[in-house]
Amino acid sequence: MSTTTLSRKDQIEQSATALFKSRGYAATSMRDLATELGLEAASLYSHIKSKEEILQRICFRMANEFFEGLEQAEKTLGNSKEKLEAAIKSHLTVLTKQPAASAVFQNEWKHLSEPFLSDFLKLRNDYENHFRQIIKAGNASGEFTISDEKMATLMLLSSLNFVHTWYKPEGNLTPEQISETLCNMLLNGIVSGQKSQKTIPQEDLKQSIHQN
Amino acid sequence: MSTTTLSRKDQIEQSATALFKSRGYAATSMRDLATELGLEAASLYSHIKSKEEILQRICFRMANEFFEGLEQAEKTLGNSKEKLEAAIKSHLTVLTKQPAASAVFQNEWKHLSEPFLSDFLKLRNDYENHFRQIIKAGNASGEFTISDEKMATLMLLSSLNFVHTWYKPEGNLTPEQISETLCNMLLNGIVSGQKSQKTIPQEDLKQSIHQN
DNA sequence: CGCTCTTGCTAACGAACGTTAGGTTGTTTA
DNA sequence: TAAACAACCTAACGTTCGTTAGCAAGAGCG
Repeated sequence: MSTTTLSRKDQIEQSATALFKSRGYAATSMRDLATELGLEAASLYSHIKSKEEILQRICFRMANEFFEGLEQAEKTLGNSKEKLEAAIKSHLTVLTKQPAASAVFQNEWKHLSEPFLSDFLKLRNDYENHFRQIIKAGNASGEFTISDEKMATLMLLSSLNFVHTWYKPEGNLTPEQISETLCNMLLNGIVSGQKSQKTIPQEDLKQSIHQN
Repeated sequence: MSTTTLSRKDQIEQSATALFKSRGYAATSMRDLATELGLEAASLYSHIKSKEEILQRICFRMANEFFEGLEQAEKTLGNSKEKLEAAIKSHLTVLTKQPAASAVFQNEWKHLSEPFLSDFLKLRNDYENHFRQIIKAGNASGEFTISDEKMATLMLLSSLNFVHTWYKPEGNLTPEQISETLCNMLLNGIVSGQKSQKTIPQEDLKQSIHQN
């Protein structure tokens, strides 16, 4: 249903997202994209202004989605740990709902031209700072004992952002299970982490982390 | 010293590594690379066979370095936790000693052509499996209580592999401090992690995780 | 001295790139 | 029914791409 009601422009964006993820922005030609959609390269320009416009739409749309989720999570009542958990889960929700677009968001933003590049980096930096503030607050209240707030933030986001390299929507692991397990590992550690309540079947993940 | 004794081919590889990291392989032209070295694009072909040969050399050299480090780490005497720690530290040593080449290794391998691509993926998969085996052994001996070995492995490597996005050799954080802190966070968790012995100054990391 | 090797040059190749111009078709709207 | 629009086409543009051919200057060595 959602597929049929998609405007041509959105269809282009969708195909482009898949191609940009698997081949990279620079290595994807407009002719590649056109072929994927069953038309000629020149025809794309009835719907879009330029190749980069597609990338801009993907990057800034995802930036907005991540941000909106985070703002919701920050409204969570409770202590810092619960806020951090909510933020992590929100991030993973966006990421698992749109894994391809997330991958493009993560890996291809560097091909944005100015002033879009600067705008994008500002957004990303803001997002990171929001996470850091949560950690900082938890440290201040004595809830956390994190020796290096900045590194903790970076490690946290790194772990989350790599999920798109191995997450497969058709796999057996639900986004909720991933959230649960990952959240537990990150907060409590791999080694000393408590077992999660639900038992998660072991054969859910593909053997490889490779991005194909 | 090491710069002056570098063969022309190695100089090309070095410049290419920096360019591939910052712009990506596909978006880096041979003319870009030549300009960086102060010569004409055609002149590069006195030293290399093709653009891809450079990428191959970077990717497989790094694969070897990661593997050699891991094999050393696996010889570590002691329990699984100590072995895992040694493996993590070895990985971070390679990564911090050659951050640019590591970034290329992580992000640009997809532009390898067959049969190099398959060879490369096999190596990466093997590497990942070695990590998983360590975790598995720790679980079996009762040392770890990791509910999802595969996800733990992926999360572990993801955290490590993203270090190149924020590590700056000229920063105040030494590779050893990074190893120490990261190892502690990963194994014991961000929240409940013990403070590391050494106090680490807070202003060492740049504000941003962006890859410039 | 003469030979070879290294290192670089200029010129140019065919292919692929993003994009534009201008035209055709079929559908919707006044 | 006529006008307007959406969607797509062919043809082609100027540019850049990776790469090759052929040549020249200098260094090291017999």
